[in-house]
Amino acid sequence: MQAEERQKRIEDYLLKTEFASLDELSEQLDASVSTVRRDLSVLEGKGTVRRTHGGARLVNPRSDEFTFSARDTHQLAEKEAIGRACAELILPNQTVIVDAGTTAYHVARHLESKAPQIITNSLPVANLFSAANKLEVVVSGGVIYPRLGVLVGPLAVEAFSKIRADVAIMSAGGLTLEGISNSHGLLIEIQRAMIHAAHKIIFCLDYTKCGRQSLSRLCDLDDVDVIVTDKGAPPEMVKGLRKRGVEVIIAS
Amino acid sequence: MQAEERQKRIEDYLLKTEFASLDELSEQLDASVSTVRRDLSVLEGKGTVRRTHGGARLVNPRSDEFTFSARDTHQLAEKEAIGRACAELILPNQTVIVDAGTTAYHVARHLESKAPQIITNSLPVANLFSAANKLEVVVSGGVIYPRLGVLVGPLAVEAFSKIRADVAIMSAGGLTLEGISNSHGLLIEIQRAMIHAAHKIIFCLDYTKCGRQSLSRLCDLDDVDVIVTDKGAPPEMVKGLRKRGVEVIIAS
DNA sequence: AATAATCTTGCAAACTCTTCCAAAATCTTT
DNA sequence: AAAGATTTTGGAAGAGTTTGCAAGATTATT
Repeated sequence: MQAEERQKRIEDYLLKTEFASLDELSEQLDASVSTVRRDLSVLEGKGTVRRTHGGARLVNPRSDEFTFSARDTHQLAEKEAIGRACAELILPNQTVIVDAGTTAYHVARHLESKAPQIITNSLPVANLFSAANKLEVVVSGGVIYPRLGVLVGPLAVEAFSKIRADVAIMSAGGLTLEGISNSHGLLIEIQRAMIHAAHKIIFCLDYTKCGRQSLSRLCDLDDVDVIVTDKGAPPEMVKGLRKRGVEVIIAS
Repeated sequence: MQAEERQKRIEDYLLKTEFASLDELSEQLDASVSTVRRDLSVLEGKGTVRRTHGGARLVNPRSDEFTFSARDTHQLAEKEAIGRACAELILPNQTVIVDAGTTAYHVARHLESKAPQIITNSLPVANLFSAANKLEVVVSGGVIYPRLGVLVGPLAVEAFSKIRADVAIMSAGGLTLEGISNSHGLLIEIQRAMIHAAHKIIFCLDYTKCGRQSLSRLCDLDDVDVIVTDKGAPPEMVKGLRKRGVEVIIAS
């Protein structure tokens, strides 16, 4: 990649995250840390970016735009770990459905390098890739559900019932040995369509979801292929899930 | 292949990708790297393209009506004025289609207080309302067109051909007395569906669009009900438009 | 104050650019 | 239609940039 393109991508990336470490940028751009340093110096000269120890920040961050990560500081480290672990399960050129929800969002952040085709009903996920043109992103139609930035309603259900995908990366509100549940009734129908459309079903659930039960029942454990969770998940729950034939991955 | 054809294809390719390496272009055009270098020098002389180390990039991708950027400051005052004036044409509880494109985006910014129902294929517009829950926003499905943040493809066309709306707020790349044109072929089909779906068609075009003609023809002046523009529009153009039965509003 | 992480600087390797030249293609003239 | 003139093309040699690495200086952290 050329210098200018790299620098523009640094700016784009910072527009989303505001802060970025050198390692983070280095990995994002597939360039060495030295090169990123030099690029940041150039951008600092331009005045768009300010270097800090260990990384860089945007000079005048936009505040008005929809940033999902801002409101999502809950169990951030766990969700990042889950995101990384789950992304490793995806093979290049696979078609991946990405559910709405913060945990699935963190998985999406790690999908760019895998270059799959992505289908989602989440505006935050769509925004992640609106600038980059490395992978194809299909957005389902639908009505914006306030606060969450999720597309819901018949258009969304219809979009997912018309397609087929290799993998679905799902979020949910609660996980017990009886099954998986979610709090938003409107989402249930869409999630069912997603599960129906995909061959392999992966649920990403941090430890706070374990043992909890939300309002509406979403699906059986039989419908689930893999559950990715973190070290906080109670061992007896993990054992129980594996006994039921679900592959459980503990991210660290 | 002829030199001119090659050069046009370089421009087309860059319109999509913004950046390109020499090897990339060489392969795309089936010409040697030397030839591509020479072509790029010619294009640089023309001013459309700028050479960089290892490749080339588009000189001014942001000037395009549909290249959306959070930092777009091109004709900002004019677009804001147009946005305000156009929003005043919308009555409460009307159903409004909002096109992609920077000018239409500025209209959307003023729509919140009107509390209509909005239908759009623009991610930036969708993001405007994803947090607020004052009005209902329907997003068409589709594939994200790189860089523009617009949803394109059959899903988008289908979404608009299934609905009916009171008003369509449209953007375009060029306006002459012969009709309205646009630069991105992929968008044309969707815009036609929008025009077909809405009862009243409003085009928002700042003065830089007047007298310009883009690649693809979008529609006749007969299809247009209102054109909202700014004080920079040439008076003879305004007169010509009114003579053709189009209501012209000059925002200030 | 000690330790770990990050930054700067200098350097060699890899890559890209310019310039030039011969071969190929195109145009002109007869 | 053929021969010569002109333009265009692809490649090679040397000059110039950029890249990634490593050693020493500098800054955070405990």
